[in-house]
Amino acid sequence: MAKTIPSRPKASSRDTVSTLEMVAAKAGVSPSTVSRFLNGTATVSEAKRMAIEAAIKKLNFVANPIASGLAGGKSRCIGVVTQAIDSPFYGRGLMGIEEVLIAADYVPLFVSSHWREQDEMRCISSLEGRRVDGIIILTACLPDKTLLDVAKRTPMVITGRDLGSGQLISLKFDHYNGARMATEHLISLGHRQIAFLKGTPSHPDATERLNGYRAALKAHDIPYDPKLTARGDFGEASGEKATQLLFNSGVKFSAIFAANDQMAYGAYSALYQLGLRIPDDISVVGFDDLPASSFISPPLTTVKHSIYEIGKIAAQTMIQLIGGSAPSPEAPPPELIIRKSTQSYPADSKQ
Amino acid sequence: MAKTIPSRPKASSRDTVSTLEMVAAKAGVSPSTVSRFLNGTATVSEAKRMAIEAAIKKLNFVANPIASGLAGGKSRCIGVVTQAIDSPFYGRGLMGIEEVLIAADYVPLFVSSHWREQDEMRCISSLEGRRVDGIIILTACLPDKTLLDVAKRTPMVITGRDLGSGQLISLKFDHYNGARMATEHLISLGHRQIAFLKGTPSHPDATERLNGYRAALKAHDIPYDPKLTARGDFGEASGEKATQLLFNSGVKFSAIFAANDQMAYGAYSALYQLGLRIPDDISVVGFDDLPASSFISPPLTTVKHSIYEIGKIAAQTMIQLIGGSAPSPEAPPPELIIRKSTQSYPADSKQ
DNA sequence: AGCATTCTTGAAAGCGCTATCATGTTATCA
DNA sequence: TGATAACATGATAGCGCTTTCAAGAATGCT
Repeated sequence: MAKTIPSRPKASSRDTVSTLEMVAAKAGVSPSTVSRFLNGTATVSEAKRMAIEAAIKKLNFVANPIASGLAGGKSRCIGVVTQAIDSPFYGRGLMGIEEVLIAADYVPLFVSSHWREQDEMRCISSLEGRRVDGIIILTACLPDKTLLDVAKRTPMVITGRDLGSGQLISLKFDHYNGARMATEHLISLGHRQIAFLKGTPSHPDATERLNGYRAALKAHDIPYDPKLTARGDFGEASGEKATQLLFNSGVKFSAIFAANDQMAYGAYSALYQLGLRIPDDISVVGFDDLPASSFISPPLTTVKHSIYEIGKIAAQTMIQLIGGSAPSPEAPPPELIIRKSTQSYPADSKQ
Repeated sequence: MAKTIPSRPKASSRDTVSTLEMVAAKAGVSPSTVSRFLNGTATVSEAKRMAIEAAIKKLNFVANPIASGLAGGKSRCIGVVTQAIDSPFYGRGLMGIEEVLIAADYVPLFVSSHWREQDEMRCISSLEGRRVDGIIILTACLPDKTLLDVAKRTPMVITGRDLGSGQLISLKFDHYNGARMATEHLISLGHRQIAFLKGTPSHPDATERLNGYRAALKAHDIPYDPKLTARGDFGEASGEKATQLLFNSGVKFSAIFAANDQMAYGAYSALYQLGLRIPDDISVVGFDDLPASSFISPPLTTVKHSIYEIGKIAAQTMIQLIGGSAPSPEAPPPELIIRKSTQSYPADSKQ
């Protein structure tokens, strides 16, 4: 088949796709009329409408959104930047966004920026270059000022930040209180030595979860001990390594609070290798409530903050924003899901 | 020249975004020259090149791919249809695709079609409407004929199918042999009663995995017993339910082979509730090797077929295809990863 | 009936870019 | 040195659509 590229078959290879002009010709009306009919911009006489409909059907015509976008200045397309396209957690958020957007006849454009400021900026530029009607960022890592700057030109909805003005709407989820609830759950079970597996330090969610942990400790007069914390990067492997490190360091603890479920899985693995049982020897709490978390053994106690819901809300907010209103959405509050990975301490004590 | 140019205030809200024309004006050259410089279509004198570069930097110019696409007939944009944007498995594939595409200065457009033929067709139409340069489908569910039809117009790379002609390249991964290897592993450990957790029946991957399971059985003269199989839908919950069903039905078995890791997690959960230990009482094998699989307890024995690699290969293939060559890529073979969830049977027998 | 309104409709000008064609300029060869 | 080939560049014509602008047709009013 293809071996050499012919000089310029260019767009003519596209001959299967029909254009608005062809429809107009076949229907015996002007392109303007077809356009108006398509967009409902003006009323079209019954006769012409039928002729146009017939022509569209016969030619199997589908309007080219690219061209509409160029001409009309809007593309019915929303840029969505996520940090990792393969994250099971954010994946659910994308799902929610997609659902709402599609239903409203918008198309999401997903790009991922890998927690890197530079990549995030590149993604935004590329999205703006494509003239998206708006940008949704699932947990931005760019500084506030930059974000506000971009929002001057393009409507934006961002999550995980407390910041808003004009075309920039933020949807903050409450990592702080989620982490606090998780820690308090452990404390109420009698645990005093609670290890914390931290997430990527540069990542705002990570900081807030750490703050929530510290706040709970403080509220119960338990001193915060940095030796009880270990750094991870939100991946499974880092949770495993952090847990091992903690053990090797010799500090004592009866429970582990991991800054996300994936790291909790890593802790499970490390504990398993160490011959320790969950929750008999060590209690474990995660954060996020990934789908797998209720199926591992023992089922993981964790903090659920429905990223799926948040995705839906973000998308709805964007649509309203484009529509001209200035909504102030609220993220659903985090919720503690108690399963089987936590137990009172000492084991025989009453809860 | 026109006598009166009707001032169109309209799109002027976009005044922050600069255009090629503005760059040309500032650099004191014609738009054509700027375009040529941008695309490397022709050599540009050193002096003009510098002037253009300076203007681009000063104006913070980013070319509008939409317009280029319209004008030039190609958009440097590849449509990627996946089945579920939130699948941790396919997510890794998207990651691989994205990586290669970005590096080659293409932009992926992700859409998801939820294992529904109708949605898949809608996605493809929408992608074609946007004039993507090519379409990659991660495991299509549309019939061959339809796919071939689309490929007449737009270059396509699809996975999980054995089909190819002209602009349609398929990248088949070997579910059959993967499933066969997994089953044979169990057989070699002494298991004879091996339950199989099936995936969504309409899903081609599911059928092939079932076939591999049956082939291994047959090769070892073990009769295939439908009572030992239970249907799932590739989700965790379905694996749990299927396992419970199997137990309640009263059939005996010493091992479970789940058609994917997510269902294996479900089996873990059911087994846990039943008070059965893995692998002491029941061996479990999964399929896919999700990141979490090495971290659950016990770590799951599974079949790894690197979807990440496959994503990369698919993207590379697409780039070559657009470049005019007719590659015939090969997917990496599946690999059995033996971890701790399988054990010889009876427990005391030697392996 | 006469004039002002209100539709319906087509012509034409772009959106921002690429690609063809035509025009100077400079290098190359007999 | 004159003629030919080889560049560098600009002008121009669209890609497929939307959107004024203005002209006709149909309607309303006094």
